[in-house]
Amino acid sequence: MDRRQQKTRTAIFSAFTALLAEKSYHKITVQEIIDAANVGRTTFYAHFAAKDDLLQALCQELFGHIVGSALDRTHTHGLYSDGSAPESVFCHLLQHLRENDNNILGLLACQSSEIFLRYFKNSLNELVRTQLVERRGAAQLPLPQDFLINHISGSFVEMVLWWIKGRMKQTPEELDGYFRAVIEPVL
Amino acid sequence: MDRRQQKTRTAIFSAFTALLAEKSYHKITVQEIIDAANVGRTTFYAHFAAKDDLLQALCQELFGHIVGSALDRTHTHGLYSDGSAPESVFCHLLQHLRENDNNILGLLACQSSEIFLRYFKNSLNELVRTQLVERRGAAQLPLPQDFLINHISGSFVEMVLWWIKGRMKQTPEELDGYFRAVIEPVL
DNA sequence: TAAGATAACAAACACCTTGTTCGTTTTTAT
DNA sequence: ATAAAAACGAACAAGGTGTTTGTTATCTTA
Repeated sequence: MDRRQQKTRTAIFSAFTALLAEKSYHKITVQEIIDAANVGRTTFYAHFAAKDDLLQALCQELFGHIVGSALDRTHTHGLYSDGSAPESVFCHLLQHLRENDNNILGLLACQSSEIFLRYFKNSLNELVRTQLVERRGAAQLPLPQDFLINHISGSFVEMVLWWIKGRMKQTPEELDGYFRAVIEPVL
Repeated sequence: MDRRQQKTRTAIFSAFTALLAEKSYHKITVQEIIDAANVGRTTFYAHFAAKDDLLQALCQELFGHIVGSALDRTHTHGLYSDGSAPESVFCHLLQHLRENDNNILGLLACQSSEIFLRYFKNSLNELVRTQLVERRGAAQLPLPQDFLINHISGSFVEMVLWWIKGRMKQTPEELDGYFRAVIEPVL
């Protein structure tokens, strides 16, 4: 693959994420993005059909990666029920978030966080579903499976949002403790 | 207050909500709104500084009202701990939603639902906070108060979203049962 | 019911954003 | 070294925004 393509692609991505830290997604113009990325107008549209496309691509790259790696982890460690606290997938996810390799936290904390939160939650849904189905037969669950999955990933996402907005005063391990406290009783 | 003002205000509101059922908030233009409302351009801007203003006003009117009435209710019935199932505030809230006086459901189900969900959750936070503080001393809580408040209102909002997306197959009473099942264990 | 105030209106405006086109220049891969 | 691929600047039409201006319709209250 042409180096030039990679270069402009990442230039656009990082200019975009930088802008997202400043202002709402919908107030960001393509003009600002290409100025910040130092990229020609034509070039931008050669890579992305529109601003929405860029957003989509960014989400896919970030969340696809983070949840994908968490999914691998569930195969060895399980969601929760193995009892070994610091190995829980959720704890690992939180640690991964705090390390913040590719600035996911920035996106979840920005003015347009709802957009990324929804994407995050959808990704989590799959993760939780596969895990829940593996662990227990559907018949044993005290509540409808769909409801439970939604409750778990929804609670997690809301917790992360709360964490970030509160300036992340808790460690991932503490937070994982809170989460276990509210989720394990209903499993 | 001048009847003309009320008339155009409600005309704009209902045109706006109708449009929201069709397309995303950000793709709706002021032109479409005033066409649908049959209102002059100048008139629109006399009422609202911009599209965002209209959104804000709509949210305030709808959620302010629904949560306000729920808040009154807590003074007589409490959040949950009185034990009388069908009287819980959350159940009442769900019933109120299903009746759908002013089309709140439409907004929570529309393409731009995230916007309204956030607003809804913020309103709920106050409701839950006042209730939680009244009921129990902060010292008795097993988890940080802020975390709990966020968890409760967050879970509720996510549940409502799940309910709507699943075409509301459950009755408010069923749903309230689910909610109690996942919340009461952690109180 | 008449007078004055208030609100709605249409038309035109300057300005900005979008997405596309075209011809040219730079970079890459072979 | 050359041909393909990518980036570029400039210019474009189309459409949205928010404001201004002067006029008309409607309310309030005296």
